[in-house]
Amino acid sequence: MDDAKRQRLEAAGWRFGSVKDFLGLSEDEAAYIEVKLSLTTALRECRVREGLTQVELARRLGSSQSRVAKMEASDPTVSLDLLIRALLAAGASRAEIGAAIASDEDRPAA
Amino acid sequence: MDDAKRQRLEAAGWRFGSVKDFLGLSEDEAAYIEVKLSLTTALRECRVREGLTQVELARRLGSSQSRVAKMEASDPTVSLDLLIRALLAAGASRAEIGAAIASDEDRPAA
DNA sequence: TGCGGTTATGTCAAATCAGACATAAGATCC
DNA sequence: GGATCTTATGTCTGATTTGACATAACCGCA
Repeated sequence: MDDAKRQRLEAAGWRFGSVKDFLGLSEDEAAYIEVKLSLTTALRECRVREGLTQVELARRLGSSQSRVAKMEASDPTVSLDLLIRALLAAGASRAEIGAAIASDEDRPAA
Repeated sequence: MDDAKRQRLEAAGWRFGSVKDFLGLSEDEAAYIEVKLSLTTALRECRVREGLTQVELARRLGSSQSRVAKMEASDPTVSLDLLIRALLAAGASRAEIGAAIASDEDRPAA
């Protein structure tokens, strides 16, 4: 992972372990965060496409507007569970969610 | 969702809301559980393919053998977060995880 | 049979995450 | 300017999730 990507992720509010750890296990750590970011993007796209407000989606989901906002802001306190439940509530198919996770489209230019 | 699928999911230890709820939001609820089951299957496959024991995977993941066992048993106390982190630790690619989520292969005959 | 290695199940304190609320900030209208 | 709609941010308390531990069960194999 290059510095640009690291900076981008840290800017999004993520904290990494020590620099040593950063070179160790963190291929996985980075991939995990990228998955989250991908789903974050997909969620906003899906919600807007469906013409839903955050409040409406929150109601469907049994959650609150603030939590939806945090989801779309990649807030670290939002779990993958919540993201995926939100996507389903927003009308995303399993295929769409799978594609978002698999996609590398949010990768910055190498 | 037919009774067979419901039964299958409930047998795996999942609890549903009331019957009324069951007919309401639960397309999503069911999809969510199916995603979990798909990842569960993918995890076991991936771990075995990589020749890892549950203990080894747990160490890589910074978790415990019992938790890995629960993941593979579709225990309701295991979150999607943990499943996906486990898959990454087991060497699964984002593409593989995405494919597992999108896949309908665990769907029973209609 | 007993013995390693592996996996399954039950429980619990500590950590994390959730929904809710307040409130601020933007946008768009009049 | 204000009014309204939407989204963003901060924080609190309760609920869920987690790693850890104990222990049981399973599976070859000698």
